[in-house]
Amino acid sequence: MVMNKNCIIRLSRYKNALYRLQALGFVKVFSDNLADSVGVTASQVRKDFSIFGISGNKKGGYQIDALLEKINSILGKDQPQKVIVIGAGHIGSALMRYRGFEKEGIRIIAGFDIDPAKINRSAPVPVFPLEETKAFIKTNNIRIAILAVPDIAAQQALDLICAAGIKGVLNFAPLRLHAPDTVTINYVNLEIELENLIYFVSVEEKTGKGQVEK
Amino acid sequence: MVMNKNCIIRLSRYKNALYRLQALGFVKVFSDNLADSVGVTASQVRKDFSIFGISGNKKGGYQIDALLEKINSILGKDQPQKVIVIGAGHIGSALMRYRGFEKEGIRIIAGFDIDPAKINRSAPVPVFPLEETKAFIKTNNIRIAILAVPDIAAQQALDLICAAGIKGVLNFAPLRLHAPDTVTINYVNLEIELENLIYFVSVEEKTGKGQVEK
DNA sequence: ACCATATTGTTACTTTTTTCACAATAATGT
DNA sequence: ACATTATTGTGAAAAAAGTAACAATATGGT
Ligand SMILES: NC(=O)c1ccc[n+]([C@@H]2O[C@H](COP(=O)([O-])OP(=O)(O)OC[C@H]3O[C@@H](n4cnc5c(N)ncnc54)[C@H](O)[C@@H]3O)[C@@H](O)[C@H]2O)c1
Ligand SMILES: NC(=O)c1ccc[n+]([C@@H]2O[C@H](COP(=O)([O-])OP(=O)(O)OC[C@H]3O[C@@H](n4cnc5c(N)ncnc54)[C@H](O)[C@@H]3O)[C@@H](O)[C@H]2O)c1
Repeated sequence: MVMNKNCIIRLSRYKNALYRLQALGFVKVFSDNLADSVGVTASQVRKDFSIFGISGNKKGGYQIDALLEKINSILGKDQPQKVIVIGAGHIGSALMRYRGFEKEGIRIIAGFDIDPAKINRSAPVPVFPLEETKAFIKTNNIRIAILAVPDIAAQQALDLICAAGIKGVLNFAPLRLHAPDTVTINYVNLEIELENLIYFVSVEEKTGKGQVEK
Repeated sequence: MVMNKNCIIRLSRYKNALYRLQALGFVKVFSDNLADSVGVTASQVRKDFSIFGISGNKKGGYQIDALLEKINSILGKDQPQKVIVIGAGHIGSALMRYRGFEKEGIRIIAGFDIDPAKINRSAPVPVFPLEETKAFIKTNNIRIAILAVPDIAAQQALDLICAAGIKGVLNFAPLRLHAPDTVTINYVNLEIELENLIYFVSVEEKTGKGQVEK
């Protein structure tokens, strides 16, 4: 089984597309339908499925229900996942107020901040003082955290939550962090996303027209 | 010259690392220093540079100043870029209040919203009614927009700004959008980022230990 | 019950991306 | 001035990712 990170991302996309198709009343789906809705080739879909041991029916395609169940199980979405946010500033509180994660079985259950003014134990998603982070992670057996603190505080905050048992981190601070390699860090770097856009737009402008290799 | 999207992202990372090194007082840098700070191989650094025609000095490495100038010029950062935000909700306003883009020469100069309650013409980053979007884009010659509206509104909003002349879009709505292929769309999908994390954390948990292929 | 057809699953192939490896060469020390 | 050494720049090799092709086979029509 030769799997790479992109496979997992595509699996998420397949899942989303399948929910949409299901909502439209479809019961089964073929690799090329799915390919179309996700924007990949049908081969890619079948290859991905084969990598994860997902199989359909010759000529019959895939049963959407069963497929979703399998994908969800692969993605570890059998039970809802509890997530915490470190840093209840702009980004942190936008995330805590966002209701869209629930439908994905992702529940942000608390925030933590060093600034006393941000503490609010009775908000829908409560915000606690940073000192309580470790105990909270251990008590509630949290594995996943979102890091939304200023750059300078990021490594220190990461060390703290790793020591407390966090295994996966979504980091918004625009710098590379270091953690034990049992901890997975995903980076969201909006500066770089925008820069990237600027590059492609400027190139297109300079070269007169058309699609740069992406 | 065989260039791909990852090269550009790495170029941004090199740039950030170079600023850090510069701030620490370094004047020149070798491919392996840079590789270390970015987390790639030294070969990769040199190959990337070679692709963009960036050259250093045998045995002497690269002059940080000159290197930054070249990279910035490639990335189209010679002059500051004006960006607008469509949708002044949670994410949209977090972005409008963020001061970190300035140092990258990225200026968010306005927001637009369909909800009259969100309009505020006198805020540091003013928020205007959606109807004014087209005129604003044309008048100010804006190329880049951030899309931070609810999923259902995203395609419609995209159509509007594309018609007005936008060439690059950073989209936060968790769905695939369609635009003329002169328009570049980058996706920030936080649901998928979190799901990805959940996958790697669950796998690691199941298999006892260690590093899944990423 | 059989045939024609559509669609999967997988292997082989192609393309893309990364790494290796080393000749060329500029800097440094003697 | 010359030898030594460190580091670049790049073409070749390897690895990874994606695509195509097709044999196997279930389905539906007759
Ligand atoms: N807001 C954006 O649009 C945006 C865009 C790109 C990147 N980012 C990055 O995201 C991160 C957060 O940005 P933001 O705009 O939300 O910042 P912010 O200043 O609004 O919020 C940061 C919060 O972290 C808290 N904090 C500081 N040190 C802490 C610590 N050690 N432990 C816990 N909490 C701590 C602060 O009290 C504050 O509430 C930053 O690294 C920033 O560079 C933000
Ligand atoms: N907030 C988050 O943490 C988060 C996380 C992941 C994804 N997202 C995605 O980002 C997008 C924005 O999320 P949010 O939390 O900021 O939502 P929000 O509801 O807080 O803000 C959306 C804003 O868009 C405005 N709007 C609606 N239709 C519009 C239109 N046609 N034109 C202009 N403005 C319009 C609304 O008035 C509102 O102010 C959504 O697609 C959401 O799925 C948000």
